[in-house]
Amino acid sequence: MKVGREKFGAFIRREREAKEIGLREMAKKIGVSPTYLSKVERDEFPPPAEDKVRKIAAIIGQDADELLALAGRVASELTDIIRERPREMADFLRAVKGLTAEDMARLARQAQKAKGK
Amino acid sequence: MKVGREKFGAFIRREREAKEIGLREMAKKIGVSPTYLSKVERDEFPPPAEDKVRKIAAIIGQDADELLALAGRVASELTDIIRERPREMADFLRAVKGLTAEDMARLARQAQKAKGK
DNA sequence: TCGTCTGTTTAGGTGTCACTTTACACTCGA
DNA sequence: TCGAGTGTAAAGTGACACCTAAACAGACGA
Repeated sequence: MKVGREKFGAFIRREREAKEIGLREMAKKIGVSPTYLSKVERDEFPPPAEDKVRKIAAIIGQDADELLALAGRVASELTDIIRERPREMADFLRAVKGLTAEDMARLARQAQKAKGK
Repeated sequence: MKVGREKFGAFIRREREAKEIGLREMAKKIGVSPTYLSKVERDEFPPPAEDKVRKIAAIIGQDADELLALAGRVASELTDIIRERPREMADFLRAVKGLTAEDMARLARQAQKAKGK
């Protein structure tokens, strides 16, 4: 079940075309071959590695974390954070799982505050 | 730089021996060959796949998230949670990064409370 | 000294990921 | 009609994840 995955390619193709960037040009900026990008955009190949996804995000003006999620990945920076304190972070994420966006934003603000002092 | 990794094998060997479980017995319970487990325990092979790590954790009585971290991994369940709301979760984790254990515990409690209502 | 434990060495093996190269087919303006 | 641009098809590659089977060496009790 890779529903999220299936749409990554279609999404970036749409955004690329909206920005009127050629496939070869985009491929060059990302640092991959045009052939490969073509397959990725038609979801024949899975999304590329994290660094490539980040470059794509920058080019099409999307949030990197969001695009990584669409690619079925999580920023390695975030998994690093979790690995530093696995138990607390795991508890936390499970607790947070069902919350609304507002509740989460509130918690993030509290975290910022706790940090600031 | 796989410092965390290097110690996974040594750690589970120590715990296994403390519990007086033979290598072959352990291997059987986990569902791998004794050969493989031997190499893993001497850190000649990287830690096994997530499900195997979980079984090891259960056998030696360790927290699965902690052992997964030692194995250089994060529970796929947790990355799933992040992928559902990447922006909020990313903001949050970055905000939480520098906090003390107490601050984090406090936030987790608040999350629980927000959820409960 | 034989059988049976223990862990270890050697020597693979398969599958997946993340790509590349080469060659091709189409369209369109000059 | 040509050449310069678009995207695409087919095949292959190198590295790594994740493991296995067969054989062996040493200790230990009967």
